[in-house]
Amino acid sequence: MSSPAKHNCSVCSLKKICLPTGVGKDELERLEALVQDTKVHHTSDEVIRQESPFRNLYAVKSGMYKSVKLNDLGEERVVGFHLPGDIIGLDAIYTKTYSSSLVALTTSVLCQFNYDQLVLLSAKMPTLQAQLMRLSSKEINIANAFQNAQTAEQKLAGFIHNLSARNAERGFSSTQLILSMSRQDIASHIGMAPETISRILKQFQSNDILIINKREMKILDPARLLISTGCAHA
Amino acid sequence: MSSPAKHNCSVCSLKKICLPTGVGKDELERLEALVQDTKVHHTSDEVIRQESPFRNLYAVKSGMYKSVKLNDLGEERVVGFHLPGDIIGLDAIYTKTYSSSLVALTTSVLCQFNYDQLVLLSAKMPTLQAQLMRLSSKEINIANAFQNAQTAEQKLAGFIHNLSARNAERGFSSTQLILSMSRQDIASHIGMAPETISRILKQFQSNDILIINKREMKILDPARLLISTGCAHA
DNA sequence: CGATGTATTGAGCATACTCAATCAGTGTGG
DNA sequence: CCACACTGATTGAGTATGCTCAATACATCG
Repeated sequence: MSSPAKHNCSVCSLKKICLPTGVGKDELERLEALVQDTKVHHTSDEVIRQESPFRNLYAVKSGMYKSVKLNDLGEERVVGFHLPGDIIGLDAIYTKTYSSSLVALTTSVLCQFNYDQLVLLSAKMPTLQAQLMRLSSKEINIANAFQNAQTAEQKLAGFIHNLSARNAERGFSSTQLILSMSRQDIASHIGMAPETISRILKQFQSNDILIINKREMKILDPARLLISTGCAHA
Repeated sequence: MSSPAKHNCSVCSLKKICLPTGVGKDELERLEALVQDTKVHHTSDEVIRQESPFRNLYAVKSGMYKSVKLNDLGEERVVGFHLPGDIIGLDAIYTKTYSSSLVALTTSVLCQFNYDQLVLLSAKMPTLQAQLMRLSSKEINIANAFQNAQTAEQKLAGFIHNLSARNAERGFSSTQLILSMSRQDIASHIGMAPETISRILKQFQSNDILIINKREMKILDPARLLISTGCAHA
């Protein structure tokens, strides 16, 4: 399921978007010391169990994870996908228990931070405190992002555009995407049937907006993709 | 548009859910001193303009506000409704500009906190820092709340249930609700046509789940309302 | 090579939208 | 004081979008 690994924030390529952002070089060591361990997970590994008590924040070091929420009727819903540099668990600070389970979508690595220790440290490090608030604020924006979409086309275009933008933010390609998640997962996340996902992807392909082969996607026309989201005009 | 008013957190009935939560009595004075002013607004007053630079967080003291987002196509969308004790602007910490406009839905009062000063103060007050993180975390949960709803009935039931729960949290009635917003606003917020709102409210009434007269709603059967949200079973 | 999980395609149908008319409540001016 | 317009809410009829159910294709794996 997982094995320990050595860790060092200062050499991590994600420090520009992760917790260390804005933290001074000397202070970084104190933050590093707080990373209790770094674990490797494999596809379908459950890392966090829904309803378990909140203790740690996690940062994605590599790979991809999904958050899955189960309601009282036993229906599953994918709440979000997590890319390298993403902080997981910020929503549980308020509820004191994790509101969803965390599952690895591919071979992935996670860094673990004890929240109480992080708070103690941030009281002494204004830059860390500021970054914690920024990341929390960012999470609110992410959660609100899908509010705009009305039609299935807009929802799916919005999802792809968003994934592309997050990839770009991390220095990855914004046009060449690997969908580590299944169509089923995408469908669950944006609230539509997997069959509709297929049909609209086909439509995007025949309009030369993108090419998709299994789980590899190439965006040909980012501008028209943006128009399809219903957020911008031609 | 607005007139200054005297302010005092210590005697405010909302301190149990607002910024002062967890802050000691002696420290409260320092937080109070930070409230630059308290303004009275009237129906349709625009308090924050979308895209304007972020400087302040706001707390609702009384009444109700809505956040409205305009996209590049000129389409308006209600992003949220704000009840007394709610903190407004947490999403703008990351973006540095307000992502939506704030409009009063009825005669309402707002407290204003300069964010930079709040951060400086929270560096010296761990309890205030903790509450800022808790409130930010809470906001993530609120933003994720509507993810579950599939059908129009579930969306509307979820909206009413949520409003009822937030009312209860503030010590107001959970069964007697005043809808300060229009049907149009509700429709925009939960993403459906105002006509459908009418029809489903009618359906809830004929099923004796609630009674609605203009903008006054009485919830008769909270249990069946919860079932209608699709989050619980009979 | 069959078996399994994932993705796609097809056909029929239901939900919720659009468009249009009506109704109720509020405010304005003659 | 009442006629008129104006806004918001409701009701009705027709339609389209996206879901459901079912079959098929495709890939991976033991």
